[in-house]
Amino acid sequence: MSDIVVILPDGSELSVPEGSSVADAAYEIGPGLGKDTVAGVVDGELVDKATALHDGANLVIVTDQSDEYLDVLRHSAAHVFAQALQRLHPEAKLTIGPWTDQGFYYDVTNVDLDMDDLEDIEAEMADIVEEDLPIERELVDREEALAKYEDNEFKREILETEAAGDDPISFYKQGEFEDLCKGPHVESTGEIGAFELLNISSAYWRGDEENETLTRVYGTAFASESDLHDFLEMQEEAKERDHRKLGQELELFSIDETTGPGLPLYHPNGKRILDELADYAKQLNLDAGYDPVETPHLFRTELWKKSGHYENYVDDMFLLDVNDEEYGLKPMNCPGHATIFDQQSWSYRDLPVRYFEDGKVYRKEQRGELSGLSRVWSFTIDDGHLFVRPDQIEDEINLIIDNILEVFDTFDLEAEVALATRPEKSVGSDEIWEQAETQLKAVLDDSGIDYGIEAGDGAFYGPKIDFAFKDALGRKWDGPTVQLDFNMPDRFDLTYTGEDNEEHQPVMIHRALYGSYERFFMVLIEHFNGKFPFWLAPEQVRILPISDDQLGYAKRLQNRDFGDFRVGVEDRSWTLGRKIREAQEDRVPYMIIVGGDEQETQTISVRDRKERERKDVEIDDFRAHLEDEREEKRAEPDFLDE
RNA sequence: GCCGGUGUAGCUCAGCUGGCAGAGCGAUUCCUUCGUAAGGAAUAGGCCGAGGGUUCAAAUCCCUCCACCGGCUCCA
Repeated sequence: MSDIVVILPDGSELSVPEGSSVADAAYEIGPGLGKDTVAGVVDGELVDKATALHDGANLVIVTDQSDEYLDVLRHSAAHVFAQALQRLHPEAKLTIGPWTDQGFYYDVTNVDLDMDDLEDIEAEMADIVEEDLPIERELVDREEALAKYEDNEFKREILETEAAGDDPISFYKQGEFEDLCKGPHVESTGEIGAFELLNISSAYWRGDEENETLTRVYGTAFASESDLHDFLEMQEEAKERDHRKLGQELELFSIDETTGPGLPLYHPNGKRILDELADYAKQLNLDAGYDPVETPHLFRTELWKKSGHYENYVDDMFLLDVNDEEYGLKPMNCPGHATIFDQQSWSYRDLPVRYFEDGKVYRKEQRGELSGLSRVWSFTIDDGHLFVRPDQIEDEINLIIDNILEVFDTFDLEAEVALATRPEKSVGSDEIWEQAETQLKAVLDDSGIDYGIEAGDGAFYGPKIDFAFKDALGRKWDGPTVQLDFNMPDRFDLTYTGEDNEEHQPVMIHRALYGSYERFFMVLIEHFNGKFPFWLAPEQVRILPISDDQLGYAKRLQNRDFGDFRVGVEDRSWTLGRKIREAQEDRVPYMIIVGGDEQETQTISVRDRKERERKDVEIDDFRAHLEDEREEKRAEPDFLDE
């Protein structure tokens, strides 16, 4: 038998006999490693350690020290769930049970489950873990496998699709339980240190709504109780920060049943923050050479037919009949901006032309999708459209990326970047797509940003760069995008006159810094847990007089000394402790406390929401600090730092 | 849009095996004028999500719709 070569993570090559498995290769490296091997990653895919290697494979050995170990463990936890379920509900049919980022799920059917059932199943799972059953892989031939699943059309379908072919079928066995599965798994059920079933939900077989509805049980598992505990605490923290909860508590926004679903109402506190965000974006845009424009919420559907939105998205548009003519609320701002561009003739010297507008758009999203501010029917895009010559694309994209990264920096958010390439359904020639993707890639490569490729995820009219926000809890949210568009200039027949005195077509770039205000606001609320930086805080300072005797002094401070800030005075006849508690719960960055002593010396006591305090502060000193803190958009109140 | 769950006071929730609509917080009024995370008392507040049905009687049981929550699918 001849040898094959596999490539290890450090780039070194390992020669092993043909037909060697992941485990064989591990033993080749060292007997200790061989013994510890749980699974392997071959060419990026997590596989069972019994998987045969091919020549030239990239191999990573997975042990219980590897990051991938958790995936393996959770996969096994899914089997333990299935085993427990079958013990308690033998009639239940199993379908698929993979691991996920957060844990695992198992889709089952022919059984009714509620949360109480989950407790019983958890108890049974605990027994199975306690029994410490060895998990063994076994290979059976196709007929035998089909025979096992006479009553389970789902498993049979898997045998006929994913597991089709001549190879023997792999099953995993633990005690009396066995499951069609390609692995990998841990050695025994006892390795699952901690687990919890989280939720019951539903899903379609293979994610297709034409198919059967299955019951999906979500759970998670960890190697240790303390890891599980940390995970559950994080879940709890995320729940506490939920923007829908905070939005109500901090009086930021509401969504009223009467006024309509997905149509948020911004209260004064929320609007103050949105205004600050808009001012900041406007400044960035003006500095970057954008010209503000404004377009109405409503257009004749003529425009949407011209732009192509009508044929593609008419079902998701809000249409109205006006004097027997059809109008539509705008789902995008670009056709309006393209029309503005088209009102005059342009020279190549005029380009790039950059328009921006905080444009409110309306999209009739599926009802089941609406959720707080993250999916809504009406939202505002900080929308910029650039009309550029092909030779200007790279420079312009570079400038846009700079702006976007500045936004991430300002809000203390981490960025995750991806290049989305040509989808199956698309317009434009091969050459222009090729060229555009190359240009975007070149910009990203030059910028030194880490980015991934989302193949086929581009818009039908052009490739795009997607930015995701990573918040303080490490969660990712869709953020701004930069999109190239070859379609719109064509449909609107946009032109400029070139140096050669011929007409040329500009390329359009769509971009946003925030994405939508709604989505961005949601991310910020949860990212900051409602503790907005001073410059954003709806109420920046609250003055707490010790007794009503200091109300006059408090009002003077509010109106005269700090008139330039958003300052409230607490005038309810509460104890000081109560006043502090309320200000703290409202997450006001600074409190100014004034009693008889302060009034006498014309000073103030300053307390911040981080529970720090200083007495005998000069009014002018504090005001000067606040001006700096606001100007520099600092994340945390820092007057009391030193 | 699909599956499952939930709608009771401004908020959080109890009442749900049919028989007078409840608590805490908040609000209002009065007392208290207070020095670092809840001072005391009293009062007001409800078409029990909407509509229909069963019943002597419905917040409670049944049906339809609406909204929200958790997922799925979708997201220009």
